[in-house]
Amino acid sequence: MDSKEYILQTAVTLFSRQGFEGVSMRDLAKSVDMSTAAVYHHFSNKQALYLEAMNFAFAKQARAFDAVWQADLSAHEKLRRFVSCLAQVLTTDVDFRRFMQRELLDADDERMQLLAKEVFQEQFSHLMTVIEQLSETQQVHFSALCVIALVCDIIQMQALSRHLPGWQAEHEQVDFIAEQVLDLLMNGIKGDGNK
Amino acid sequence: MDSKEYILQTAVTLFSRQGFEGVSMRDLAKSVDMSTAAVYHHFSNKQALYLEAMNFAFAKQARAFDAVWQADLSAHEKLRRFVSCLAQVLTTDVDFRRFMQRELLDADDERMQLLAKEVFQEQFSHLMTVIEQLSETQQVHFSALCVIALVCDIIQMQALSRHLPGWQAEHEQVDFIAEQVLDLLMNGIKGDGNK
DNA sequence: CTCATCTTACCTAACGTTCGTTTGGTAGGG
DNA sequence: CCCTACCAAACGAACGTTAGGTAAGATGAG
Repeated sequence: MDSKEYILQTAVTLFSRQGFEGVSMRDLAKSVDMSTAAVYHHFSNKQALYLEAMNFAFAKQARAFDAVWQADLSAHEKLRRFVSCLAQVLTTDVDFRRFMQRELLDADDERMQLLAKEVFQEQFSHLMTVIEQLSETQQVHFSALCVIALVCDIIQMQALSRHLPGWQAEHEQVDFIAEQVLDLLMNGIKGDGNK
Repeated sequence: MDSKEYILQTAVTLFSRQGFEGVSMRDLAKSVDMSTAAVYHHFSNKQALYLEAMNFAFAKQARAFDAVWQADLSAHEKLRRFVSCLAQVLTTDVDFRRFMQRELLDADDERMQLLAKEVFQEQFSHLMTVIEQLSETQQVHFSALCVIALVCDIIQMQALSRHLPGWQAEHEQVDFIAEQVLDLLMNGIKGDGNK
């Protein structure tokens, strides 16, 4: 049963880099050093393989956030940890991030619902609770969305940001991103959290 | 010479929805009601067509920001207009947004450089100037990136946000997004700009 | 003005390749 | 003896691309 997991692992990498249409079953078979028929022995077709690969990629990250929402922490500290953890995950596991962003582009409503339930919902609910404690805004859902959007897109745009004026190498370090995002969230653009 | 533009227009729509590999030359030819050979009469190959379509999609948006950076406006008002304009463009021209986000995933370094120069650089420089006036932060580049990232990803995540707790229909209205984002940028998450 | 020529914008039909998938098999451990 | 895990070879369909042709308009010489 090792082969199946190995195929899934490899499929995650390939799909996240080249997308569903960009990866052929022959490509994948060659990558895992098997025949295409062997791949079909484990998965009924390409679509099913893709969905399993997606679940596989997402399941790995489910417990990354366990240390974030501990009850004895202040709301501010929880938020800090969440931002930091999210930045860490998205930077470290490039395949996960790309897979997710590809799904945001390609998924139909059914798959989007799956993505919401399996990947986001739990963390999102926690995040909303924390924001409720920190802020008097009525737009808790929207604010939580902003937190996630900010971290995700800053990391996605890194490859672009390199070619824009004023770029510095430190902008790509996880800790720097987490710190700056938290500062923005707490103080707005004025940013008085700097040394 | 009308046909060529019609093909490009159609290609933008198809590529932005299905990606490079997801659109065949036969699909495209059928969409514009021509033979595939006719498409090859106007474009030397699929790659060239894709690049031209990309430029076509991006060129359309170049002058959307003209009214934003007028010299007699306050820095705050410029920022407000920029956020509003960006939200407007990304919401209205779905093809443009999807094309851009697909490029962020798929482009190599050369195409990324093109994207930076052709689409972002001018607005980004203006935005950095405005942020310099509004804030004492040393991280002007990073703050500018945050502004863009925030707007882009909130709009991208709308399809997902619909399936997360606390969602309301008004969260998808352009004016609401622009207003909330600006409030977050000015005041942080606490958000005292609400009625 | 006319006729031949050239150019543009398209067509049908096919090329070789690659695609997702299936068939029919083998080798080995329980 | 059967079940699991694989294989080589092939299926038809779809792919990017090209060859070779047509019909209509522009051009230019007589």
